[in-house]
Amino acid sequence: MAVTIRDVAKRAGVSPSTASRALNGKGRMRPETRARILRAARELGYRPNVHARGLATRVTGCIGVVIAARHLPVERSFYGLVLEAIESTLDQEGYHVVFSVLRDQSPPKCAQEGRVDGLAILGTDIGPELVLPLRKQLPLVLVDHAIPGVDSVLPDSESGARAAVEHLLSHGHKEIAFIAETLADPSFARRLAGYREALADHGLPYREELVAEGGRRPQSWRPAMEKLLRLRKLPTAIFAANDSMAIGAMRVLQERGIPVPEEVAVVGFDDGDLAPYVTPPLTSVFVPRWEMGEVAARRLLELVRGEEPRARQVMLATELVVRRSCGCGGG
Amino acid sequence: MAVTIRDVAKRAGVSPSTASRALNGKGRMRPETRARILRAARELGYRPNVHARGLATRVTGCIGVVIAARHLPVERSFYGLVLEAIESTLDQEGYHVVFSVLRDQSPPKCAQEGRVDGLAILGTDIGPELVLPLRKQLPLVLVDHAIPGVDSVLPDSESGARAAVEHLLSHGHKEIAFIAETLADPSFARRLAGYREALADHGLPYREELVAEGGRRPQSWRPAMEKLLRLRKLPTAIFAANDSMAIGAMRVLQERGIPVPEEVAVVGFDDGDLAPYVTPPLTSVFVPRWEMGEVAARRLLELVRGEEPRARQVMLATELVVRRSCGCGGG
DNA sequence: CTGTTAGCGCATTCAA
DNA sequence: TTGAATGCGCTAACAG
Repeated sequence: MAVTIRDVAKRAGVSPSTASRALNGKGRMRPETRARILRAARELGYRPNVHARGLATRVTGCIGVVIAARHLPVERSFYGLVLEAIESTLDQEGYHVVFSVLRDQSPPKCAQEGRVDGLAILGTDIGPELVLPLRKQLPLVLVDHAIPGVDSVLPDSESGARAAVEHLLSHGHKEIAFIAETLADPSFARRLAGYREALADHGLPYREELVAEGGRRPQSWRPAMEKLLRLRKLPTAIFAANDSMAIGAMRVLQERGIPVPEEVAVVGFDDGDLAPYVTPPLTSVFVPRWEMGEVAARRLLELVRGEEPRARQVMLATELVVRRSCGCGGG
Repeated sequence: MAVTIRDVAKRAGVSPSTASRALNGKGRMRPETRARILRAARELGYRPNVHARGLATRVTGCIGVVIAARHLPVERSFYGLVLEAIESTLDQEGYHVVFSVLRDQSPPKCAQEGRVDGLAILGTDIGPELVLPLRKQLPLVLVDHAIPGVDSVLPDSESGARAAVEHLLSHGHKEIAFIAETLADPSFARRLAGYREALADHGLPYREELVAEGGRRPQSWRPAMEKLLRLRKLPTAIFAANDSMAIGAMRVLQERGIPVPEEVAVVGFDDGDLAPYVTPPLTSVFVPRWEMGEVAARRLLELVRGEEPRARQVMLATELVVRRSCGCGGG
């Protein structure tokens, strides 16, 4: 049997309730009594029982992190780093992470069972019909997704996309394609919006035929690129909604002997781990994934602690990282 | 206030304990009583309180998954897929995953606080001095690591390495280098052992100068490759302890204009996601990472349920996947 | 087959 | 400043 608060109390010569107060730093008490109790706890290696405490306080000390199955495998996912950042931030505050994959559109079990005090939801595959009822149950923060009235943290995709396209425009490109896995994903849709804005700002028309989706299959860049390759005239630049599409596009181009960036420039989005290592190194829009996780975790802690109930949407700055795939000389 | 078992019992016209038995399927009871109770629970939307149950049964329904900080980021880690497999397997059995990063050599907090019924420890950075005491506290399974007397599941690295080297030998290679991030990692050391065995089996000497470590830094392939490139005569083949080293080696060779596989053949280990997509496609030893996670999770469930207390070491078969980097024509 | 009773370990009233 | 009493919701041992 593990050491309980009664053992600590007995050893310190006080009652369990006094021990409880000392251990939790609540109420006033004589410093020496407190010290005696803390010492006893230390000597005994006392660890409060999570369940007993949870039962009494209705607090779990856990935050659920939910990711949709579509974003798996974690190791290739945009959200891997976000997960780590959340874990790291919560760990420092004594909270734990319950990691859970959403395989269908039913609410995560960890929330249903009351195992967590709050929820971070990664990605856009979880709609309002699921989120809104959940939000009434417990604090909740969306990461990389926005639903009105719900706390969220996401990157400034539009500005990032605009910066990318403007960079290509400044290279003199006039025919810039946009490719994405799917435009049904709001995150990618925002990148498309930025692309359109940049074109419009420069008086260029938006041309449907230069926009291609690949679908959610693996290697989804192939169908997208096929559409572009069927054009009478290849665009001189491709802006991809994420790095994986960009790298796939480069692969297809190189397979056909089309040199990148000489014939076709390529710019990606996310600035993931691979970007510096592909050939040529990929120019990409940096997304502060770690920071997204950190901000989400901190917000969740605030909510769990009952502060500031008004929903807040945090948008983090992105930044174009110039390498060589856009035609610049850099690293 | 949430609906409790008393509400269910009242509605079904029975006592709470009867309701408890019905809900948990314990003991015999009249089928219609059970049905009535289950219906009442459903109608009320009853959710058992985890803490109350945990307090009464001393079971948490959670398994901790611990990964050493060295293996981060998850998204590039060998263990990302293992994590998912564990989550998936446990989810099916109603268990939850507490994800935790080990940042120093102190025992994971989730275990100390009794938040989990068992522990899966990923990787080799956690030594006996930490594992052995933990194991006395709770069920524990090591993944990709072995400590005598502790349950573990790991890939058959030696056989895999032997198969890889024998394949290269069958191509006629006589000077085969071995590179690894570090030989201090037991997992990589086993791959070196397989390499040596294969050489010995074929009457070839083990040559120190053909074995190079890179260290644990990012891009650790550079120092390793520098050692090899300083040799009077370049080896005709390189066997790398993991894909990341292999891909880095190919990059260095190609930077110097040395064609792969014509001048130097390369074989990797892990058969990770990138292997088919690099140029040339990487021949690599497949490691059943998903299965490792699944087996570990099932074993953990057995242990948690009190079956079979004798420690067991499970070694899963690996398999050489031949592509083009070894000089074969395949995909 | 079912109900009564007791207790899991803790935090929190309320008295003293 | 401290202690005694109470209850969080559930399961298990024991009666009936």
